[in-house]
This record gives sequence, C-alpha cells and structure tokens, in this order.
Amino acid sequence: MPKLSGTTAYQQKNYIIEALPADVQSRLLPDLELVKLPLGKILYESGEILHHVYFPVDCIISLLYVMENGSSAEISVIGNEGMLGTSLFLGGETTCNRAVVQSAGSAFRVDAKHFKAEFGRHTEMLILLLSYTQALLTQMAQTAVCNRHHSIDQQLCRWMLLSLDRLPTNNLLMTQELISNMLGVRRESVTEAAGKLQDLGIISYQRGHIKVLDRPGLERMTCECYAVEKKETDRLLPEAVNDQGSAASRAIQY
Amino acid sequence: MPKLSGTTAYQQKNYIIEALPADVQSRLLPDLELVKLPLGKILYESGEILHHVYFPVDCIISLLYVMENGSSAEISVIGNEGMLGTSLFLGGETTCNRAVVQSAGSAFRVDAKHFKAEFGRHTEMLILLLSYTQALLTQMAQTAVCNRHHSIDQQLCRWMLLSLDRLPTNNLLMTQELISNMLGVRRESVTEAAGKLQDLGIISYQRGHIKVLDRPGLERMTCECYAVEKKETDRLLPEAVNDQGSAASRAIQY
DNA sequence: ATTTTGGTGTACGCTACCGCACAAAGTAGC
DNA sequence: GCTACTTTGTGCGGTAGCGTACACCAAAAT
Repeated sequence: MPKLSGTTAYQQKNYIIEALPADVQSRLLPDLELVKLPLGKILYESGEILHHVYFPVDCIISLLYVMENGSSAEISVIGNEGMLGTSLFLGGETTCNRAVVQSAGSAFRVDAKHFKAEFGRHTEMLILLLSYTQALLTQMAQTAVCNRHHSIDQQLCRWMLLSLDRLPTNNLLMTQELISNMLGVRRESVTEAAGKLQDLGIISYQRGHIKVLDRPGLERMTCECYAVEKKETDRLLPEAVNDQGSAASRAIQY
Repeated sequence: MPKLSGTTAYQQKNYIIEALPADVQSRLLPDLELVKLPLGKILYESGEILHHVYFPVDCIISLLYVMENGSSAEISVIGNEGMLGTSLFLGGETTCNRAVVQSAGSAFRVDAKHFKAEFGRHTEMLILLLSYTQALLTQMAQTAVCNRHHSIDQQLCRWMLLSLDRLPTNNLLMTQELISNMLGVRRESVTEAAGKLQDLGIISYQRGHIKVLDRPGLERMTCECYAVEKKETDRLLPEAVNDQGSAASRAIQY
C-alpha cells in the first residue's frame, strides 16, 4: 500500500539495482562505481552525449530545463528510486534537460557503453527501468499541472516533500535562491513562502539549512500533486520500498 | 533534418505502424481495427484499466489531468506520430490522465491483451515505442516549462502548432471554451489571445472553426517550447516523416 | 577585528491573469 | 420566422507573482 505519510524506510541503496534478482545483481557489480556527487555538480547538459548513467543512493538529481534567457524550471527529481539516463534505453541518446546535483551524496555510476551493452541483456532490468520511466512520466505530468494551477506556497511544500522522500534526514541543504531556480520563480517569492511556513512552525531555516519540523503540516499545505506522484511511485516501484525481488514477476512478457 | 516550418507531409497513416518492417506489419494487420473517434470522446479515464490501444491516423488525442475541483490541464497531445496506451508496455497498466479526442478522426485500435501478447514479441516495435516514449517525455517536460514561464498568447500559439502538425488541414474545429480546458486557463483569456491573433491576420475564426492563415506568424509568436518539441519529435521519429523503415536499424541491441 | 561575501527580509509599483457578470452575435430547432 | 442555445466579446475589480532596489545580518575570509 502506498505510504503517503513520511516514513518511507530509508535505505543506503538504489532501489532499481536492489530490486534485481541476486544473480543479475552480482553480474552487474563489476560495472558499478560508487561516486560522490557534490552539490551543484552538473552531471548532464542539454543535448550532450551522456557518458555515464547514475543510480542515486543518497543524493538527489534534478532535471531542469534551462531556457534561452537563462531562467530555468525543474521538470523532475531523481533519487534512490530511479536513475539518470533513461534516454539511453529509450533510444534517444540525448535529452533537452540539464541534470544537476540538488543534494550532495553518492550514486552508482556506470559507463554508458557498458550500460547499453551489458544491462540491456537483462530483461528484469529493462522491466524495472520501464516502470521507473512511467513514474517519471507521472512526475513530469504533475509538474506541468502544478505549474499551471497551484500557488508558490503549495509548490514549495510539494518540492520539499519530494526531496524529503529521497533523503535520509529531515534537513535540506538548499538556499532559497537555488529553490527559486528549481521552481522557476523569484527568490523573493520563495522567501515569502518559506517565511509563512516558518511562522507556522512547519519548518525552520537559516542560511541554506532547512529543517522540516512538521511533515504532516507540509502535506496538509501542499496540493494534490504530491499525493498523486507519491502514490504512483509507490505503486510502480513497490519493491523499492518493501517488496524487493518481486519486480520481475509482475512484468509483461516479451 | 527537423522541419520546423510547416510542411510536414501529411499521410493517412500512423507512423509507428508504418515504420515497422513489412513482415511485422503484415503479421499485426489482423489485430488492427480502424475506428472513427468523435470529438470529445473519452477514450480513457484516470486510473481505469485500458482496454484498447490507439494509433491515431488523422485524429488527435489529448492527455489531460483533471484536478479534484474539476479544472484540467493538458499534459500532451498524441497524433499519428504516436499512440495512446504507453502504460501497457511501460508496465504500470494505468495512468492518472484522461484521454480525450481533441480532434475527430480515425485511429487503429488494438485490444490491450493482443497488444501485450502479440506486439511485445516484436523488438522493432518495442524500440519504436520507446523512442516515442521519449518524445512524449520531452513534450511533457516542455508543457511544464511552458506553463511556468510563458504567456497565454504564446501557449495558445504553441497549442495550435502542435495540433496543426498532427492534422491534414489548417482548420481546427475547437471552441475557445474547449481550448481553455486544455490550456487550463479561463475561456476569456483564450478569447482575448485569439482576438489578438485574428487582428494580426494570423488566424481567423468563428464559432468553433479556426483557420490558420499564417503559420510562420504563429511560429514567430510562440515560445521556444514548440521548437524544442518539434525538433525532438523529428529527431526521435524521423521515419515518421520521411525515412520510413529505418527505425529498427538505429536501435540499441537487447 | 575588519572586510567581504552570500543569504535573507522588505517594500513598491506593475502586469498578467483570474472570477464574475452580462451583452452581443451566430446557429439550430421548431 | 421565432425561440432557445452556444459561442464569443467586454468590462471591472481583485490578486498572485514579477522586476527592481535596497537594507540587514551571518558566516567566512583576510
């Protein structure tokens, strides 16, 4: 069952890799390289050829679209439920988005060539990746809806919740300036929204350190978008949370 | 090469089906049923089980998210470059979007069971579908960006261009009320934006009949989003436009 | 200890868009 | 032709978010 409230058990693992049968996992192991990703690092630039695929463990990667005039908007976030580099198996090789490390941490990195040559052979992996792709689609769709209809206050709550779900702690290291780039709004608008949340005792922050004090409060303030994404991610990647190993069994046959 | 301006040769075909090798095509033929789809028909409702997959020929299908309060927003459009029902091969079976016929016409329909059992066997098909999925991802991402940053005027232009690209004529049968539901804005805002375009001689319309007089004009007025989507669709589905049959060759090996 | 830098708060006018209300003009049914 | 209904036009006050400018404060650098 989808757990909307808070306590998704955090694990020092990437769920896609973790959900694979043990034998596949061990065969993949030699290709996996655990790397540290510092905040702000650009892992991929729009239109580039992707050299590595990343499976976040305890970091968050943001997919941003950067407009011609330099302003940006976050399209989706990738945590230990997913991967960066779907375009490799979708076939397009490149995408129009920039990928930035939104929260520092580590990830498994795989050479793009190895990924295509080696990982593609494992049907179980493909199936997982496709499920994840659908979760990603849902997230993008909800981002579109949210951008259209909901207030900055609500969007900020949603954004923090999406981040929290992918993080081991309740602390976000993130300035309001950076958040405003993600949301595609003015920094001042974030200041105002964050101020309200602090007044309500839902968060406390200072100079780039945000502490979430009342997660249910955040969930009450945000729009329906968060719940939709959360529910869908839990549905599509249940093994990511509590049902490891059964992913392949639920799959379609090719 | 991507053709941004206008003249994408229209064909009475669905490009995904068309791009398949002849032998695969003929094997699929018995499963395909050509159906007429009237304007406004709801082909899929959020969360439902999908009974049929649709490959538009000369109709347009809109993916909408409908909010709890009833207001809506278009997430993406599907024409003869694509299909409705990606969740079947992505593995999720359902999605959170409603699919509505935005422009009446015909489409190939396939029973969902047949689709999964039969179509899944053809690797060429999977590869095409994955490419299309990436085009869809791009479109959703751009919708998110556009909703965040661009004016209703620009969004209306983008919306009309996306429709035109999927239609054999320069005429859109669509009331301003319906457009406003797609864009997720007030009907009056559409009236105003459309009025401007009419004054500029770019379109003319009356009571649900829109005629595009100056397509380059539309392209000049819209935001960068349209070009990004167009370029990416042309890149990912080149066989859709002018290079039929070579789709499978460019593919990754599984 | 002082300066520099980066992060946050506040204020002000502006614009795009909203919600609402209602008028006008086409279209369809009888 | 008359009526009923759809579609489009217009006006008006309200507001969320923008752009800009600047002040303040904490942390880091020297």
